[in-house]
Amino acid sequence: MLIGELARQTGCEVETIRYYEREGLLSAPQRSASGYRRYNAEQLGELNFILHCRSLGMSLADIRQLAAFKADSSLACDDINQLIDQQISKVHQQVESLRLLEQQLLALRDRCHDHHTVAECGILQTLVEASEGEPCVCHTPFGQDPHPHHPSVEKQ
Amino acid sequence: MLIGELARQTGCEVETIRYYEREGLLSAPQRSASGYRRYNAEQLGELNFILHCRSLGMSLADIRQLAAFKADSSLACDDINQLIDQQISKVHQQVESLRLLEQQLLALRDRCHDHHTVAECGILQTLVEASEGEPCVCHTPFGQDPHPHHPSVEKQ
DNA sequence: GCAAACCCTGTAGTCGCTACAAGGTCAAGT
DNA sequence: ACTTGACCTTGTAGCGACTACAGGGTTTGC
Repeated sequence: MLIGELARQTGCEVETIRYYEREGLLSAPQRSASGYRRYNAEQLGELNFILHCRSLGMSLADIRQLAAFKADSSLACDDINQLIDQQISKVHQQVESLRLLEQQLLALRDRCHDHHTVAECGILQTLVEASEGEPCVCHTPFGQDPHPHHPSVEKQ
Repeated sequence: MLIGELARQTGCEVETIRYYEREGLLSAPQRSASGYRRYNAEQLGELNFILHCRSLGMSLADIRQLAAFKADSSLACDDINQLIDQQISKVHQQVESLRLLEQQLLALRDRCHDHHTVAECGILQTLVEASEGEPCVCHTPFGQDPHPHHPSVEKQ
């Protein structure tokens, strides 16, 4: 199976597959005489595992860890538990901060009732006033980059 | 006011302030004879506005737009409404997909009840089986990077 | 014999910062 | 006068997880 076929079967882009190989997540496949990558069922499984873990929001570093655990099955599985627990608490925090954010945005939306010009726009006024009132109310918008100018929220 | 003082007053890092200036979000301040940036109250306000919008999860591009609207207050505020609405629906989608994700992770956590070795670990087994079962169940984990190997979720 | 569809490597871009390196400036203390 | 240390400057490279080329080679079918 060539890389394009693997991409089709997994729904993963060709360039992403090569990227995973470069990053050491996907084992290097055999090569044809002309240097084309040739994949087998085992690597299809590997890639699906990676994609599934990604869809659960795990980082590539986490997945690398999990793969190492898979390889040495005599180890204690406490580390796996811990990894999943961390993931859960990370996601939970994200949900909470996003819900708060949603409320604030909805409140903001309420400030504007079909006015005509920006000068009368309640949203913009509210934004400006809020930024004047409090220098910094941080609540980590996306989880993605916890907006590091406030030390109470640390990067994970 | 020098850059360090502005940083202290806003809680924003010095390097981030310079970055905002480079990106054209913050207007270039006056300079002292030796080239030091000198800020006034107006720019303090500008920066607080930016930080407040960032804390609402807006992108720098969005904030640039908002600032342009602020500058020309004769424009219709429909664009501002639209921007906020987009932000709301983005955040809402993120909340939904993260809640789903949280459920899946909690279910996964339940698969492992204090076993001793990785070989018996229900989590790992479940992950492997799930990745074998369905080639791709995508639900855009963080909102952050909607995991582009599935076309049903598009990038905003 | 040629075009289209595939494959290869390598590099640079995305976003919103963060972290240096290598130097200049300034105020206080000795 | 000299030094120390805290500040400031520019410029560049790094993060994570890709994405998007450029510039080439190969394979397949007509």
